[in-house]
Amino acid sequence: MTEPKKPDAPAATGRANKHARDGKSNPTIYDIAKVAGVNPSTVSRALSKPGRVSAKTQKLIEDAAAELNYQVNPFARALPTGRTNTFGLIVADITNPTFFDIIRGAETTATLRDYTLVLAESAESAVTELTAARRLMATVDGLILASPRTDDDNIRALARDKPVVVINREVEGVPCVVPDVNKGIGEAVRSLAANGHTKVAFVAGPPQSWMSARRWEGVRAACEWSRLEAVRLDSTKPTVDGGRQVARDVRASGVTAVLTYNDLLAIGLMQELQAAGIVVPDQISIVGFDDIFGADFTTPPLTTVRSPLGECGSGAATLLLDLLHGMGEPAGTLRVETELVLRGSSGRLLPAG
Amino acid sequence: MTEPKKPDAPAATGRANKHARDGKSNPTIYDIAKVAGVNPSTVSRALSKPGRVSAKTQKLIEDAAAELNYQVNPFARALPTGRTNTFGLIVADITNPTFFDIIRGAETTATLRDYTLVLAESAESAVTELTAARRLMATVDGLILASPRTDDDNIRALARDKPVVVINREVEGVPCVVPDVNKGIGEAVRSLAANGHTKVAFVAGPPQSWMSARRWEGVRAACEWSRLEAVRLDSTKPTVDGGRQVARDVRASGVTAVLTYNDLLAIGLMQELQAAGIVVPDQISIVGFDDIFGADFTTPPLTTVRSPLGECGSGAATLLLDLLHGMGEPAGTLRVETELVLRGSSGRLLPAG
DNA sequence: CAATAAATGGCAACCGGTTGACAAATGGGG
DNA sequence: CCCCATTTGTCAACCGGTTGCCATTTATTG
Repeated sequence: MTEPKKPDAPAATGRANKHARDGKSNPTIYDIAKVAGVNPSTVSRALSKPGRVSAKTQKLIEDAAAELNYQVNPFARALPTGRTNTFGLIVADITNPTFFDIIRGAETTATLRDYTLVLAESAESAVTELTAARRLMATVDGLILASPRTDDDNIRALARDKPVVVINREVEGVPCVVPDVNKGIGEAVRSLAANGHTKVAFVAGPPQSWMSARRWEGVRAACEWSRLEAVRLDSTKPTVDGGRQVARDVRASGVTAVLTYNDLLAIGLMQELQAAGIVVPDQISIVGFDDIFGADFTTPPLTTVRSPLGECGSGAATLLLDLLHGMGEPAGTLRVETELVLRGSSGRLLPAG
Repeated sequence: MTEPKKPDAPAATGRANKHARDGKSNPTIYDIAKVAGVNPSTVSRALSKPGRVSAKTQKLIEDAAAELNYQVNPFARALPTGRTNTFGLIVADITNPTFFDIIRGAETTATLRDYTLVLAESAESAVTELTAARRLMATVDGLILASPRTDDDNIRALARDKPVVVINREVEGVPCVVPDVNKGIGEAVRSLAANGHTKVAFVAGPPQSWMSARRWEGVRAACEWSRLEAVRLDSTKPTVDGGRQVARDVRASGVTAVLTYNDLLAIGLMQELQAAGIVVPDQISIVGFDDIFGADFTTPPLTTVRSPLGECGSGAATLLLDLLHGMGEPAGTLRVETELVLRGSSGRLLPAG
């Protein structure tokens, strides 16, 4: 006796009332189909597969869609296809201006190519980063990791799942965007040498930072080439505060010029030295890295080795999007140039007054 | 010989092979159901409706889920429910540091409450903003607009669709988070008056900016109260560059103190004045707004009326999330305090040398 | 003009979780 | 021991596009 009640009256509506619009929710392809007098699947094709339907039908459908003010439901699309037109960007610290331009570069490229950017922060922690990455993975088509703290293996594991692009670090087998530090560092060190400096310090960044290691290598090599003595100092954290803290060590080291892992350290260091009555650049030259927002706010404005951060962001996004659109498997490293931005914080050493 | 053709032997599998796992894609509730020996809908209930199933079944299902390393498919969930555990944040300009802290505040709160933040930029354009807002609306549960350029009606229209919270502007009928400028402005103007200034200028921001209008009102009122003369100058854009450009007008106006719509204008203005040989604050005092990152990098460091931007971001997110979780319809305005941060760029006027 | 190839539109089965309606099991009271 | 009120689990119909397959229509060509 299963007689299931017969929910729909047989004669009343030709089509089942399955996709009846009550005027409340958004229009669907079924509504368009009804208006245009075609099958829903034809609507779907017209809207997503250019050239699959005749120009006539196409127009019919587009008009109906425009009339109803139709917008695709991204979830309904994502469910069967897995495509979301979305990608994630994970940065170590949202308030670190280094990432501002990266974010903007990525966002601009995303919007330009009709993608949406999802942003997450790892708070400089490897585990938070991995958690965030895993969480995002479920909802995006691909992922950009900016200065990741996670180890190479985990990054490769993520990359096996969906396309991943890394900024500011090289990971074997994963496409990367990396500023080539050597040119900028070479210019910086030669400039210091030309101004009579003979001993320079490099203030390093976080120990896990791949980029910090590269910069120190670059500085050491360039100094060797220019016959300068180079010493390496450690910082507690790559921030303005960290820069202030390292000032003691800098003074103790007896150098006349300092390169720091990033601009924040340079700014903090300069503030602390000036507070101690040391004149920059007359008594000590300071050179930062990245040319972040605000690097020219200081007095004297900061000399720095510029990384084209916006370019890194948009380059990474482009790489990722190309990857998503089937452009094979480049997996190479995109290298962008660095250059010295000579401002007031570096220069000739004045004879001690 | 296990007969590799015959995809489904009639007797072998009780259920149809509809939700058979091929080991490639992610596990679904159907897999869990099979492992736990219950119906898929029971799994769904166990995982989303606490208390709906018996503790015994609950445990069974949770174990199976853990074993299979199950993660819900957000799209499959979003499709029938409309819930996405995601909200959008639209800012006028990603590289404007004013928004950094707002973004961070919102992001932190989002993550804390298990939401994902989607970021979009309007490039200071009302139409881009509306486009971005409409686009995001489809994929998020709610929206935060930071310093929107769109007009009130459009914002209310958005708010009819899904919960919307506005930062840095008041829109009737829409919940807002607004720094109350009067306290900070009062402190600033009194400080200027106490230092002997008699005529001050306010450099305004974008004409559509609600906040710029409030600040000018506040400045005018405070000046009146302190019996100072106040003049209003216009800027071309609310950036460092805009600040440089307005320097001419500032000098021509004959004031001895300037408040600017934001810190970027103040910084640009100060740079330009200093480049012209004017000493800050001896010859002119400068006061910014917001206390953005880098406001203390300048020499002299910038005096500014601080808005608790991080608090705005997290406050807006909290408001939105509460709204989403059914806490009625507060729709009120959350006011946060501003305060004067006295640094070196303002002070006593020195007699002209 | 018939035969064949290509373009086009329709049908229906998905994607994976949610939820209303209902049946079965469980428990409590008389 | 039976009846009724609750809990717990099951069924099946969604949500809204996508896409393989097939039937038709239209264009091409001998």
